[in-house]
Amino acid sequence: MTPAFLSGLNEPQLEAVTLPRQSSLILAGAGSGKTRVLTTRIAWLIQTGQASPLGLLAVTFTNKAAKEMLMRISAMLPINTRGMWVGTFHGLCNRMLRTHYRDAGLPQLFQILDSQDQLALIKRLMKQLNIDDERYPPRQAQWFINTAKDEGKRAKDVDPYDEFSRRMAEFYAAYDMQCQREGVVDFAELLLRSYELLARNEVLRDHYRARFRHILVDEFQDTNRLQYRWLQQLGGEESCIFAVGDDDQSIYAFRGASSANMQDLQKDFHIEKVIKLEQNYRSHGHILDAANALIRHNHRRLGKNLWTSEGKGEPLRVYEAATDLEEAAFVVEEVKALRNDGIALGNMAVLYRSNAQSRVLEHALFNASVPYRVYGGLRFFERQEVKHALAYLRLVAQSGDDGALLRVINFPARGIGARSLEQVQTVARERGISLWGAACANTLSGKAAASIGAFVGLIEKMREATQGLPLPETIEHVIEHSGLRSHYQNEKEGADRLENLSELVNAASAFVAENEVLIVGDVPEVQSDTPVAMQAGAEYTADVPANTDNKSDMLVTFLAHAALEAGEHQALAGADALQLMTVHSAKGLEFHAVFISGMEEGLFPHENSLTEADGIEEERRLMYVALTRARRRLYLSLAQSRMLHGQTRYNIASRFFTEIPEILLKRINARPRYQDSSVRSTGTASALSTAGPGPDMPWRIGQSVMHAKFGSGVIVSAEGRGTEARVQVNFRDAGLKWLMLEYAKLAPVA
DNA sequence: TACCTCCACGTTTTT
DNA sequence: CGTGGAGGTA
Repeated sequence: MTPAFLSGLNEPQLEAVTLPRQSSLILAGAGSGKTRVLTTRIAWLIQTGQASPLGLLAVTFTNKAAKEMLMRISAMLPINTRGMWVGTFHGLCNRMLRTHYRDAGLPQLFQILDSQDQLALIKRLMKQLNIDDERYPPRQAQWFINTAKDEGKRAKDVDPYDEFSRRMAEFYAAYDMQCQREGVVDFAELLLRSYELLARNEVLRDHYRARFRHILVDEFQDTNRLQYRWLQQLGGEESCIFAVGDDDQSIYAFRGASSANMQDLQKDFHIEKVIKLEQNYRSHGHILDAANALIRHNHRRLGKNLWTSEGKGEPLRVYEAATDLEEAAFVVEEVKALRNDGIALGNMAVLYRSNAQSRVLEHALFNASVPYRVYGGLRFFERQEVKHALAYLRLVAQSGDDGALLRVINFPARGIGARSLEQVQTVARERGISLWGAACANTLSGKAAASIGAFVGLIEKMREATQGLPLPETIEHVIEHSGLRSHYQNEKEGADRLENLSELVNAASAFVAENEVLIVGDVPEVQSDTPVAMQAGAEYTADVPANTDNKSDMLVTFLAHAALEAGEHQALAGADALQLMTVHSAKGLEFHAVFISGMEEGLFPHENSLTEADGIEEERRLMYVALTRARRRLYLSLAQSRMLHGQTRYNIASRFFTEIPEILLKRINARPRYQDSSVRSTGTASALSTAGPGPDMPWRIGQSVMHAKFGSGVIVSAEGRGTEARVQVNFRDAGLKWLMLEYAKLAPVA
């Protein structure tokens, strides 16, 4: 009897899903049903009794992907997915560390720092240690520490190859100590700590290895070294790993992802079977042909060619605008036309390489009254007012985290200035305790004693008053009694902030509703720091440490949730809106129509990528991701001139155009560029018109030209007249050059 | 303490 | 061009 959920799978998909007990790598092209294969595999393993729901581990990168997976599993099988180890790397590590906090050397109520919090801590610590933040910028220190952790390195393992890295490594050590003092853990630390826990504790490692006979990994090409090693710890001789990924869609090398892990995986896990999913269910043929042709320019690929059983569809539409404004106007017009043809705005997306490009587009869309939604930017739990409320909650939860205290000790203002704070900090430093501990100590003098004492009293009163209250009411109480509410009521721009604060209460209600069963229900004992208990075969299914009362459980879990899942980028605007986002954030999505804007050298591929090792290849993969987002219609647009960083830049067409067969492209504005009479730039144009070869072919700024020796370029400025006339050309390969028009045999390129 | 002005900076980003 | 941070002044 075949389970219903297997029907409709194609041959390689079915093979992957029903693969007998062994480790395997699934090379899943864009739009090939990757998520479906992964979730159906889980359903199949459970249905056929090869794995119990608690005996498998499925790991993703984003919360969205994890949720999607759980949803699909429950749609296929009548099981309760709660308690299953399905989640993000960070989420699962958090769960593991909460369960084994003592073995991991952490306080039971450790707090998670998001990147903002981490940076704040670094700045604070640098000041305290008198480190020159000019020579050692906090951002670089943050990068240094995170990169080291992502490679599995502690401060002592870092190779101090020069003075700078020596100082950085020193600071790294101090930073880790400070985190330990405060009982806080940054994102990379969740991974590293969890990895070290498994690496050092054989009993624990064996326990998890025996439990997780099946490990499934999504987006495997995005794993970094540490994540890979974490998986190695969890996968024993008896475990099978089922890794799904696409080396052609590896676009996060810049943050440590290494698709070399795909090669290593085959060796380390003795993989014999690599299954390729190449049938694409998303795009029409021309779009796939373009994507395949483009990505063939990359080397060292595992090799894959997408195909579809659907028709070729339309060619790719190419539009070359004179300016970024004109490009935006074009996008607006096409979007309106498509909408009139009945395509929902939400089914169209405008993609760009960098966020800075969105402004012009937003402007044009706003003026044309086309609803749009921009992805990226500030997320819910990162908002100032929300972070303030969370900081109060951390203090109420008895966290020793200095960041929380500093954030709110004088917000809303209650007369605690630098001087008072200084006293607290001195006490904390002298005794090696947290700021909260120091604030509670009765050793302060003068004005500080009173104001600090009042603050401590405030927090303690809130703690008492919320004892036994459900989480949403606790938050409500804290917002009210901390003075946050009245503060924002008096602020002229405070309405939105107040709304976000009530949204926080709502979020807590939803969170409680989702997690109540877990907390109240029959949760097995989780005090698992004793290996003996584990050898006895205890199962760990709980998400949270067993604690004295449910509310404080819930509060701590909620705080972790807030850090790990920063929430939607923007509150769902509900209404149908055009989607604007970077190519990176478009990964995994698909749209009926896609606009890829800014198809220019320097922008896409980005100029900074040219100096990086394999930078161009990563840009090309990014382009590949962009192309494969489109189902039916794809636009590629560029602008000859563009305002960037306050000045006009002239770019030539992206090299990626030359990597897509011309036959797949349809140039929409076929008219030669020099006849285009729209927006023209700069006063030097007059010099050009007299110097040019004739009125029907004037040299002008922004003109693409070809030079016998230097190749292709764009005119960026000009001076002089007649035989004196010179132009400055930005050549793709040769860079900026001044050329005498009389001698340089420049040929215009349409 | 709040506001304002000046200056530096400017890929991609999840957790 | 636009923003965000820092530092100075009322």
